[in-house]
Parts: sequence; C-alpha cells; structure tokens
Amino acid sequence: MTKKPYHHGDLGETLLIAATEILKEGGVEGLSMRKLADKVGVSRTAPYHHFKDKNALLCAIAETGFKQQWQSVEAIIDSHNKEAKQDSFEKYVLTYIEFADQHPETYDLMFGRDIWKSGTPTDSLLEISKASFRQWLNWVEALQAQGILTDVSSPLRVGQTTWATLHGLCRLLIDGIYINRDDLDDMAKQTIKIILNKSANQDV
Amino acid sequence: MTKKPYHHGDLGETLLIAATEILKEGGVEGLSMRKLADKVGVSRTAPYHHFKDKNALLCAIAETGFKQQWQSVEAIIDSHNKEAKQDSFEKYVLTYIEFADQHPETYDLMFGRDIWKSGTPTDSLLEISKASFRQWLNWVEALQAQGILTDVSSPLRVGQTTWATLHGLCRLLIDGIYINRDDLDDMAKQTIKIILNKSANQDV
DNA sequence: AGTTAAATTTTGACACTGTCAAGATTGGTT
DNA sequence: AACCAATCTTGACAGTGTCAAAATTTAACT
Repeated sequence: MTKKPYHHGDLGETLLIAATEILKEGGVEGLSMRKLADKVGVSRTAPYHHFKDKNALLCAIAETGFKQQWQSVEAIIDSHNKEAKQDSFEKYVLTYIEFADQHPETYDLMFGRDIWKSGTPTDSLLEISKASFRQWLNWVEALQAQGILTDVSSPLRVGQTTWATLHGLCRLLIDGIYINRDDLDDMAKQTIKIILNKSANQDV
Repeated sequence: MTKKPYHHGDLGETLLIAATEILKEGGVEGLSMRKLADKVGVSRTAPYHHFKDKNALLCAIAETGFKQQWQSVEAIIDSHNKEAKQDSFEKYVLTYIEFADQHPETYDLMFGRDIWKSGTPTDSLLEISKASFRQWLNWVEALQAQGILTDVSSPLRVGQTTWATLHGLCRLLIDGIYINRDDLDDMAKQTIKIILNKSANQDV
C-alpha cells in the first residue's frame, strides 16, 4: 500500500512530520533546513528535492493546517445539519480558537507574515486558503439567511469583520500579549456575543 | 545643542533612524545588523555598544511605536475633552488603523511574534507596553461610564475584546490576507459599529 | 537482459547572518 | 600629563539558505 518509491522511502512526508515536530518544540526560528535534514538522517540539501525552498516547506505545513480546519468546519456543518445553526456556530468559534491554541506555530504560518509578506505563498496554498475563506463566506451567508448573523452588509463584508474579530483574539492568544490563558474562555464567550451582535447590555 | 558625545556623534539615535528606514523598505527580514552598520558607515560590531542585541534594537523600535501611539491617544482625549466622547472614540479607531497601515513593520514589532515569543522584550518595552494597555483600559472605563461602551463586563474584559477586534483588523490588513486595501474604510466603519455594539440591523 | 534516462542523494562551496573576544582609538576627568 | 571608561575596529566562529556538480539508485524501454 505505502509505496517506498526511491532511496529513503517517502521522504517529503517524513520531512513534513519531522518539521512540524521541530516547529512544536522550538518555534519557527528553531526550524532550519539543515537541522531538519539531520533529524531525518539525510544530507543538508536532500530536502531541496522535495521542497523547492524553505518557504515551500512552510507553505506545505500551512496547507495541512488549512485542510484540518476545512474538515473541522465540514464536520460541524454536517453534524448539526438543519437545526441549531447558532449552536453549531458557537461550536465552530470554540473549535477555531482551540486549533489556534493547540497548534500556534501552524496557525502562525497559515496567517502570519512569514509566508504572506516575507515569502511567497505556493500556488496550492493560495488555492486552499482561498477555498477555505470561501467556505467561511458560504456559511456566513447561510447564517445571515437564518437571521443569526446580521445581513445589513454583504456576506463578504460580514465575513471579513467577523473573521477579523476571531482572528484578532487568536493572535493575542498566540503572541502572548495582553491576555492570560485564564481569560481565554471568558473572552471566547464575549467574542461570540459580539459576533452574534447580541446586545451585551441585555441578557440573551 | 546637539551634543556630539564621542567618536561618531549620537550613534544609537542614528542607528534607530537608519534601522526604521531599512525596515520600511525591506521589512524585518531585510534588516541585518551588518547592513545597518554599513548604511551608517561604522564597523559591523559598533552597534553592539548601543544595543545589546539585535533583539534590543527591535525592542527600541517597538518602543518608539508605543510612544507615538500613546501621544495619539493623549492628543485625542485632550482635544475632545468633555464632549463628543463617541466621536473621539471613532477617531481613535481610525487613527489606530491608520498607524498600523502606515507603519506596518513597526506595528508588527510592537505586537508580533518576533519580540514577544521568539525574542525577549526589554524591560523598558515591557513597561511602556503595559502602560499603553493600561491607558487604553482607563479610557474604556470612562467610555463605559458614559454608556458608550457596554459595562456588562469588567473594563479589563471589554478592553481586551474590543482591542482584539481592532487588532485583528489591523493584522489582516498588515499581513495582506483576505482583505484588499479598498475594503479598508468600509471595514473600519463596520468594526466601529461592532465595538460600539450598535445593532447593525438598524441604522444609527 | 542490458542500456539509458530520470529521480534522488551527497559533497563542496559561497555569501550571508548574529555575536563574542581582543586590541586600538578617543574623550572627559583628575 | 595621566588615567579610565566609553567607543570603535578587526578577526574569528558557528550557523544559516541554497546553488552546482558529481555520485548513486531506481524506473523505463529496447
């Protein structure tokens, strides 16, 4: 089943796994092509036949994050299919935050500067990130139709702002500024309130 | 007036200026200690007598950002002293976004990973960033007292969430993902609405 | 089967990075 | 004039990303 095509046997995949491991331990600044090669047990330049660049490697890791996120959304949408849309929305927000919390390095690659400004996103990364956002917008549109999200603006605009809110919270959490982990739960709830535009002045 | 203390004459300040210049042109990844030294016309290690580290240099730049931001807030609070608090709040949001838009690299240093996770913030940076946040919280508290911001939660909590929202928008803008610059104005307004918790379902 | 072409890996090399240690120079102070 | 501390330079070391050329292994084709 698992083909061992050439010398090593599915390098590339091995590299990806090892890279995420290093990433989790030492952060992005702890990940170097050479150390990665060492860890896997190949020469310094071997990885370059599977990833054009260090940038390409990082893009590949970011891709896995998007795939994971995509599946989360699908799963939630499917499970709560016709009913309790609002609950499913809340669940998604919590899932989203949880992902960022548990895979901060990956999240940082997905939306951070390293790839989107400093580097150049791979074509496939660009594609999946766009698809991911479109998926979000579609859902937003559905939620608007159900009166759960405001429909005073276009789905695009509402999608952008709500997502920005969510993203902002995650970034604070990840970058570790102004927020303690203790505050997280509370802030998540608050954020949901804001997004759902329930007037926080009166109870629900 | 301008003291020329030793050999070069106010290196340190010169370095800061040159560094921000490089930063503006080539981003953080384009700023190296050696290039900086070259640009100023000193030896590679000369900067190390004014900044312990590259990290210390970046912290110093971030500090200038906080100072600037601090002054913005003070100016706005002072000018609209007793009246039109809501207008002043809106103005601040716009000013905040404008700063992030015009000094993205500095903004990134102020709140980004480079310093807060990868590096270690200087004592003085830590101090001014805390003070800056406290200033924000104080204002939030005042706005709560005036009914402009919700007071259902503590100033801390409301300050955190509103700021997260604002920060999220800026990050999207800076990192260049999911947002075109054209959408900026519109999104800023939308963000203000959200923060002020005016139900977007009905006009103001 | 044996030959050829392609895929994969390695070694060597280059330019660049941050930063330390040791020496050289300068300025202000006594 | 002499000293000391601040400032700057030169030399060096360990890393980094990545290219070019050579070596090796596998797949494909006759």
